[in-house]
Amino acid sequence: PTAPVPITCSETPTVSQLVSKPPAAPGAEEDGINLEEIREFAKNFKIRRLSLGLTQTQVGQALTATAGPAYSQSAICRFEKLDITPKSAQKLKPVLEKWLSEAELRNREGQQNLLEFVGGEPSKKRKRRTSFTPQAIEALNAHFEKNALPTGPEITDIARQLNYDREVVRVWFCNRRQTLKNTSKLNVFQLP
Amino acid sequence: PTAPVPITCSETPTVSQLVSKPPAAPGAEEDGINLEEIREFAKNFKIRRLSLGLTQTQVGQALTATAGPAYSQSAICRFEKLDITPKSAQKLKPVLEKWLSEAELRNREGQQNLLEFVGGEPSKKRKRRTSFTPQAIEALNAHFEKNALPTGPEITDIARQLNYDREVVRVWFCNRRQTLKNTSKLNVFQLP
DNA sequence: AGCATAAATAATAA
DNA sequence: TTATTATTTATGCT
Repeated sequence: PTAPVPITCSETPTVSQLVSKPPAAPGAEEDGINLEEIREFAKNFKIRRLSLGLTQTQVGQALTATAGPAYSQSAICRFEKLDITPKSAQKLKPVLEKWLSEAELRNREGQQNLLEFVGGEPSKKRKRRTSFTPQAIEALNAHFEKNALPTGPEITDIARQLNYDREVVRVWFCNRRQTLKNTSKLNVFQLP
Repeated sequence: PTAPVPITCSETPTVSQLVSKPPAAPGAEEDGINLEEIREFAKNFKIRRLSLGLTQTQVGQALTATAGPAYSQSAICRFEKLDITPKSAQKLKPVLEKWLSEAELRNREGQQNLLEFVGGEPSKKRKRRTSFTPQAIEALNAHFEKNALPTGPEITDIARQLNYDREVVRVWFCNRRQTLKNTSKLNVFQLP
């Protein structure tokens, strides 16, 4: 057995560095690790993750919950970009593979199932990009549910209650109706 | 003439009806448009776009360059989320379909081919993460405390003072506001 | 080893 | 649509 042949003086090269090397041999191996295979998997992993509509953060948290060690968002990010050593990649690959397959299975059984598996809050509403406070939005939505088409005086009243400009509130109702109208028929599969 | 409806955004009053309407049937049609088909396509479009590694912005710009009218990032976003009217969706669908197929074809011929087709700069690298000096951060925070929402000229001025790129300073303020929002449960600065 | 946060991308108020 | 916010990704760092 000869020496492991360090490529650089002090740093272990990452997978992406090794793969992108000019020779780029399809069957390139490093320490008996099939780099091409890992590269392929990483690429696929990302697409499959996105197909499920999952973020790196979600994957990391879910893995931390199920598998033993902790996985940060950074760790998932680095794997996808192959910004890790072959050894680390080799270790992480089966873990991700297994988890993702399971996630896909759950997804086929229903989206609610996937969310449960991932462990996110079931109905965590996306926070609105807004100059409105969360409290204000809650109030606005409550008003909207009661009446999507408030009259002029009603709008004035709501605006005063919430301490917002009347025009701002009026536009909010316009946008709210617009969104509802456009999405109510078409969009059924949207995650909350 | 009753029911004044003083507040309109040039919208038909069918909104309130839509609110109470039950979910669309699988074969639902609106104005002769197959809604289910559009829904399916939109979902697929997103996955296919991501598989090609393209952003909404890239698609919009590329479409603007090839097809006639202009397509903004927002437009693509709205299509994917189906936050548009059935009529608009029906109009946009074939355009996207055609373009995406072409893009996929180019991609199979080689990634360089795709990038060329998309028309973006061949190798737009991510900007290197900026490190602010402690002095700069102190100064930025001082500015932020006085005014969390500097105007364009103000940003330019601050950037010049501190000798940083204007864009970098602009983004710093964005992120700073973000952090503050996340940190303080109470929304401190409510924007008018 | 991962946190903090800069940069990039997606969503949305106007 | 546009300009900006909300969210996600990527990376400098100790």
